[in-house]
Amino acid sequence: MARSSLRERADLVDRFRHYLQDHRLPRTRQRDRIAEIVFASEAHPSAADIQRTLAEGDDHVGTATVYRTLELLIASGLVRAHDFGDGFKRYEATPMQQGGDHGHLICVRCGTVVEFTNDRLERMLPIISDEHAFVHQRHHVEIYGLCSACRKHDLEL
Amino acid sequence: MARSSLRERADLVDRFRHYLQDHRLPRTRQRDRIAEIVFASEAHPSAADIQRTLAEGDDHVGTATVYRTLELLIASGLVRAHDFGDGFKRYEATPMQQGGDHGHLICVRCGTVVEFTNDRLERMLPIISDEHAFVHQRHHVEIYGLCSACRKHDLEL
DNA sequence: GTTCATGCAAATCCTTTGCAGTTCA
DNA sequence: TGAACTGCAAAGGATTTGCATGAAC
Repeated sequence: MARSSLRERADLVDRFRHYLQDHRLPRTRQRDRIAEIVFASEAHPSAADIQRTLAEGDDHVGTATVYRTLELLIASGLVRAHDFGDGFKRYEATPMQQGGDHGHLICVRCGTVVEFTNDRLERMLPIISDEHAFVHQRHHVEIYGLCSACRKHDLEL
Repeated sequence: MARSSLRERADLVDRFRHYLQDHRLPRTRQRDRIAEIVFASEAHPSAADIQRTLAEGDDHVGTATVYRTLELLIASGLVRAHDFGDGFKRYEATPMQQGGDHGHLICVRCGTVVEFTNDRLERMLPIISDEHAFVHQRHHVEIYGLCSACRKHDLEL
């Protein structure tokens, strides 16, 4: 989805640096790397995935640091966490642009996660919040079902 | 929400008993009690909540049994699990009636969870699934924001 | 030089599993 | 009676915390 260009990613990493600066927090190699990985990923990496990706680049970062940095990224509003029921959290860049927000289609058989956007849906949820006297901040929409590959597989049985 | 009548609850417990019977699984005191609690609860109890409720009724049930029974309830389709980001799961009776499915409004400040129903939304999600070649099975819609009480509190600061 | 971050290991929290004893059909 | 359950305690997996050391500003 929201195929992020190199430029967009660099912009996000930059925003994170500004966030750190604004909060008088040091910029470190680890923070930069973790932000880069999350912003560059098309998948929805878990903390362990991020650590593994770092390790593959010969960059060892402690588990605690990964979690602490993800906390910062979330606090900055640049990243959000999801739970697709795997028993651990997955992270992704917060969709920013107009109509950039998206939901997730999760295959209950193979676990594939596909993103989708739907403007009508996105416009609807703040209105629903309003109707219930809630101040809308953000939302998660997850649809569980079978992806086309797994459906085919099913039909063959 | 979906204010369940005594009758409806009894019916659900009954369906669970039938599920057990159909699968040649024994009906036990623990299974009955846990089902009753989940079906009777208006809140979205966690495993620990359920165990606590049992304990308050002078009925001790082991943690493993609570989890194992919840697994059965989910397998039966009568109960579903949610993760509102508290670090543990919450359970609720699966909405069954027409238009009975609902989303959740979660207050990010006080944690209150309010349910809402919206037919248009419910009709929309299977269509979206279709458009992406997914076979829709179920969905979760969660809106995070501020409830009216917490918003008031905020305005006073 | 402070202040804050890092990494490790220990701790914590939720959930699952193994096993001896017990209940259900 | 046999199959399945229950409870306890131990194990597991993800995430958090404490603390000594090290990097950032």
